Amino acid sequence: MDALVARVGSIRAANSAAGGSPSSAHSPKRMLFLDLVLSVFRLNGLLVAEGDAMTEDLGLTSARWKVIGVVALSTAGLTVPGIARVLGQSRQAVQRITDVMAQDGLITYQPNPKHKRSVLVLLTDEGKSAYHALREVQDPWAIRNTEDIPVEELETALRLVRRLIQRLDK
Amino acid sequence: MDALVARVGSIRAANSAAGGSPSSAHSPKRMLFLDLVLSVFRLNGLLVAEGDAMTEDLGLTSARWKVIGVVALSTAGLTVPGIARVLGQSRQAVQRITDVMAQDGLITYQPNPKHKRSVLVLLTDEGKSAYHALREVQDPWAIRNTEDIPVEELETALRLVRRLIQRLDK
DNA sequence: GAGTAACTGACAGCATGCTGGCATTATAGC
DNA sequence: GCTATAATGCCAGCATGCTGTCAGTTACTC
Repeated sequence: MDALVARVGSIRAANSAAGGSPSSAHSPKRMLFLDLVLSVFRLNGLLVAEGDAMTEDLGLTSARWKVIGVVALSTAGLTVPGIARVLGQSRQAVQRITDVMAQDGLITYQPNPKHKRSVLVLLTDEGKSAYHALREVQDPWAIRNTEDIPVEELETALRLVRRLIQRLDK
Repeated sequence: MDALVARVGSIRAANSAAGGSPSSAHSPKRMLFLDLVLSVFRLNGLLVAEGDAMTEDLGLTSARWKVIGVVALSTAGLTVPGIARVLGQSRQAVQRITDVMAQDGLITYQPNPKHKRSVLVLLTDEGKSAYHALREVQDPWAIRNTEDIPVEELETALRLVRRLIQRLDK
């Protein structure tokens, strides 16, 4: 059964073989959910690794294309704490990334008419071309990974993930 | 529309409002997938934070209860690289966690009959009670978060996540 | 049995994320 | 307008993850 754990990471398979805890008879729903949580951990790691590998030639990293993606979708620029809120990260973490990206010429800081100290982050021309290059590798990748998956399944999964996010994010 | 990005992080909503890239008409499927990817990033962060907060009183962290969970499900013990393979992490990262956990008395290293240098990781009594305490907060949490979600949706989402994992993990 | 490949331990360096603390600026309530 | 609260910039420290490297061990192939 250890082989099963190693291969799939399935709680259900592993736990039933090991006997589990006798005090708690896990309902299928609970096990499904915990399995889903562990799978999300795993998928997250794989997606970051995949994204890093995919954008390596562009000189980007996962932390960077997340920022670029957010800023590119913004019309009037975003503040650093604003980016952090979108990404669900601390403003300090984002600040460090943006500082390096500014040094590298991917983004610039612009005065914020709404706030004296909190500047706006905008893409430079180099940043924009990086974003377009990002899209050019990202789009085929998205196509590859969904060609044999029904739209309905994607919608169901996304809806569920969104629901969990909303529940946890307060 | 920036508000929308901040609130939901939806590519579709943000991109349609911003005009997006005129060169690529994103199919709904692609956008669904990219949305799902970003949502997985977000959910992952929230789950780790939630897990950390949930197990704070137990003296655990996300890195630790991941290891405890894996070891607890193993019958004969696992090697450090074995744990790493289950979790999809580097053996070095796991090694560092297990070393500290061993110092803290949660796990012990035992000689491995199959390998002269690669020892087996086992839970101490303290580690086992930590695992049971973990289960006692984890189970109600799992129940809370699934009570109004149909089993079918969980199954669909899990199946999809698993499929993506399999595809990316090679 | 010998040689090669894969696995493992150990160390170093680095990237990314978090929290805490403190000063400054905006915002909201009175 | 004044004050309390929230938001922000900045710094430090720390946790967790990764890669690279090298040597020792195991497993596989012939």
